Amino acid sequence: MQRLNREFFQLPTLQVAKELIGKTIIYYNHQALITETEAYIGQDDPASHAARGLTNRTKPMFGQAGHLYVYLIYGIYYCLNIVTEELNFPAAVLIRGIRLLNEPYLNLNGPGKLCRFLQIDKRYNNLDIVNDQNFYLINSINNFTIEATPRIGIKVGVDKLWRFVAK
DNA sequence: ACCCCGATCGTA
DNA sequence: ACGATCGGGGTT
Repeated sequence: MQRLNREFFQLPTLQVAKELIGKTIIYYNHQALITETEAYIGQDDPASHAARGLTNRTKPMFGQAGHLYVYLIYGIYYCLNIVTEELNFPAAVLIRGIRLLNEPYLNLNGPGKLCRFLQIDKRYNNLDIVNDQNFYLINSINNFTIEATPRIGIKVGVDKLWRFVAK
């Protein structure tokens, strides 16, 4: 098994978002296949939190690739992102769906649902998954067909096909 | 100090 | 298709 390194996450966000489909998350005793992602790219992406510039919340998006960006949404749910690209360029990949590879073999479709199940919250914001022992990604063999669609739940930037789903 | 709204979810 | 939900981000 080969752990995904800094260089992988520094690649262009669309490439990372696509290549993350079928990769495996190792999270404590969980193993999970990534089945759905979305890309948020730069300050010119109107759907990105970074569109309004560098703030306390969006700071991780401007930081080093391979760190997590975890934020609270709708007052209830958390969303898990992995920061991409070079330092000071705000971009990240939202993890929208995973399939658990060990019991209870759940299909967790939805960014809020998967964070709720894995108990991922603000404590994980800014975690460096290139070096962490309990949270990292590994290469896994897969031959998914990847479908590209508009992103979910946004009102702007709907013209971009920046959501990727394993068929 | 406060207003406002959202990268959602579950039910209809 | 739609409404519940409410913490906290951004601005005063």
